Amino acid sequence: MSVPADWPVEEAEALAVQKRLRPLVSATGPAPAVGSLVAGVDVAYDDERGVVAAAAVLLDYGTLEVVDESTAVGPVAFPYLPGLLAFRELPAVLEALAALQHEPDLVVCDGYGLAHPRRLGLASHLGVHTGLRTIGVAKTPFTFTHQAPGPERGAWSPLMDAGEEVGRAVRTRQGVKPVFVSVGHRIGLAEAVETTLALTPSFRLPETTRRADSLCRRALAAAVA
DNA sequence: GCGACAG
DNA sequence: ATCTTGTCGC
Repeated sequence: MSVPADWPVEEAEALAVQKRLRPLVSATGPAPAVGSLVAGVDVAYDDERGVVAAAAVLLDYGTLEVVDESTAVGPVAFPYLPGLLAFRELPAVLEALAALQHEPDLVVCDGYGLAHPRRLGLASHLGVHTGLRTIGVAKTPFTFTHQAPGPERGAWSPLMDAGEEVGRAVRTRQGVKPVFVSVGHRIGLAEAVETTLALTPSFRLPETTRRADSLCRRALAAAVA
């Protein structure tokens, strides 16, 4: 695997790319149809060796059975800088997605979409770059504020940034911390929440994320072995 | 100016 | 992200 030739290598370039892509995000659109294909993507790092491994796992949106999976290993493309996560994760993710045998109807990202300082988080960036429908499901509130959602599964509260609802804190399981859902591309916020709950029958995180997380860790271990 | 900050 | 044992609970 390699990093795209024109990939930003420094912060100012990355900020310029975000500014250019941001107006292209669409925050409306339907949840996937039952029986369509949804993908989960995730990335694991060995920073000491500068190696990154990405995984894409395709599930049936209904049975949640795994239909296909792929991995990609390569050099780390960008340092971790809050607000610029996409530049670190996307090269490997794009390659893993391209290796799937079918194009997903929606991609679930580990992180944020419109909930981002400049409204172009990882999920939105991936969506605009590929044209795919995407959502972001993050595990922590980042810099945003929220009230605790109700205790029952499905309860939610707005995730706020500068007086604007940029996502929702969603309880996917009773007695467990909420996850933070935001629009990536070509989907509405309510539909993104609905999709997240449909992908979360048993655990805190969506099955897509859990499968991709497990697979990219194995791919990394195999790559550095 | 300093700290916090998706993964 | 990653470093990491035992332990509480379904």
